[in-house]
Amino acid sequence: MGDDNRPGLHGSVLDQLGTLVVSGEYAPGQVLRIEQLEARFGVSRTVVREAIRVLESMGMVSSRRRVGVTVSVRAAWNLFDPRIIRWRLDSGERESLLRSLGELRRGVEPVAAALAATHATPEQCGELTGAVMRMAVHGKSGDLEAYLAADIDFHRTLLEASGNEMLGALTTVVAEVLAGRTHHHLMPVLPEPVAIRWHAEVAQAVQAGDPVEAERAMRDIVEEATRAMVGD
Amino acid sequence: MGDDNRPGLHGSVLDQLGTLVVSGEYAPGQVLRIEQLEARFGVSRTVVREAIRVLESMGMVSSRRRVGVTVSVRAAWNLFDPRIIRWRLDSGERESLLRSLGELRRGVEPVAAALAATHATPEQCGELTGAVMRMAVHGKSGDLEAYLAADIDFHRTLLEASGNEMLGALTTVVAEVLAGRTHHHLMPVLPEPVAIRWHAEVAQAVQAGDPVEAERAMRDIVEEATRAMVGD
DNA sequence: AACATTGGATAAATCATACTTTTGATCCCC
DNA sequence: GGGGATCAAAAGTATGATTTATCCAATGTT
Repeated sequence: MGDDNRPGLHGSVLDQLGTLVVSGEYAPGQVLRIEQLEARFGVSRTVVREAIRVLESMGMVSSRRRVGVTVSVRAAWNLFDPRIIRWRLDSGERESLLRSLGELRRGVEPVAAALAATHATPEQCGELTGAVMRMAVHGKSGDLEAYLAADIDFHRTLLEASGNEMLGALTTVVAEVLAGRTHHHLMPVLPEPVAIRWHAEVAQAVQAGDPVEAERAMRDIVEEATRAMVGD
Repeated sequence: MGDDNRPGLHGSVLDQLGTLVVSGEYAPGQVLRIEQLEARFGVSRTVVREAIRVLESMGMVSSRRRVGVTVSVRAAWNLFDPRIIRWRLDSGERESLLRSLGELRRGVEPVAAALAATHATPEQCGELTGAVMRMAVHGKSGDLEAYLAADIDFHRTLLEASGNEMLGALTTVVAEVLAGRTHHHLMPVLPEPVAIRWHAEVAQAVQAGDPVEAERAMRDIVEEATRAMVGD
């Protein structure tokens, strides 16, 4: 699966440090000294410094002379950084984060659907209907993984078809939500047939160039998803 | 203004490099060699490498042995990184980015308003109504800067009151949109009285704990804003 | 001729170390 | 007790040495 662990010591140290901070083992306000981190991870100063720099650019720590590296409060973090999202998903707050991301999705995807209705290329329309068909097939056969892949394809294509780069950049977030939902059994064993129908309606409305209908159908999808999670 | 240029060579080099990449002077696919960057900026390897690491963590470049530092295609960038947003706002694509961010806002803020209606604390309700009052005062007097400050306060408070960290993290984005709009004269000289009324309706609905009404009123606000920009 | 193997060159990655600068803390004098 | 000089700690910067991955081409094999 999406393991973008770059080879390289610094990436490994970054990953470990991020996990430690997210988990709270390194709590906000705590100061780390570079020398201590060198020892802890058994790497050179260069490597530690580069990892710290990246962490600093994500707002998770701040480095000051004569003081050391201070872990920042959560309010300062760039919560949209994909690494932070992954670290949080891998930690104890997985469930609450999925809820937050689901609410974000609820706002963003209907708008993306409306925009896609006026911006989608014929190729993208084809991808959308193709994804819906695959969802229908695998939904009936009960192959949840294949269903998930088709679902992700659908939403990725739609976000890209919105013609809005910022919405397109949320593809990874949406994919994480969908994957997290199935992998943590927050979904029925057999997908709701009505969900598939709504996806088909979105695809059709996009193809027909009807923003209002596309937005409505997409809103049905995400609100059903919200209900399903709340009801868990 | 919000100049978080950390003192330090590496931050300065990072800023220059980011600007060069965003502007297209360093185009996707182009390879940079570290030695060459040392010379260009007159700094040591250490500094260049740390800047490159941060840029890499933002997805703007990728560094590979034996080949060098390659500028990545835009699709790989973390478009939600505050630095990238600032660099793009400072570049020629300012206007198109503001449009994209406005569309994002259109999706996110109504959801935030609905959530705020069930999560806002009394203090946050007070801040909201206070911000609306300041908007009314400065809107009538024509003090656009003070009006902007109150407007930003309103939306920041609302996003925080949603109780959703991800939505709260979008405060900077919304603030940039609002500021960019006034500073680039995409707004009428005197704010629409109806806009102020809608803000008041949101504040009232939030205080009353009415998510549906809060969402509707907020939708009025952001859709009016979209219309105003499109009509420019 | 097409393909696999090997070897060398190259540039980043890592390590080690020395030097600089900032800044919190202490001490001293008034 | 307050204010300024001084000290020292820790990050910041610079640089040379060494390691490692990998592209490229030359060579050899089928």
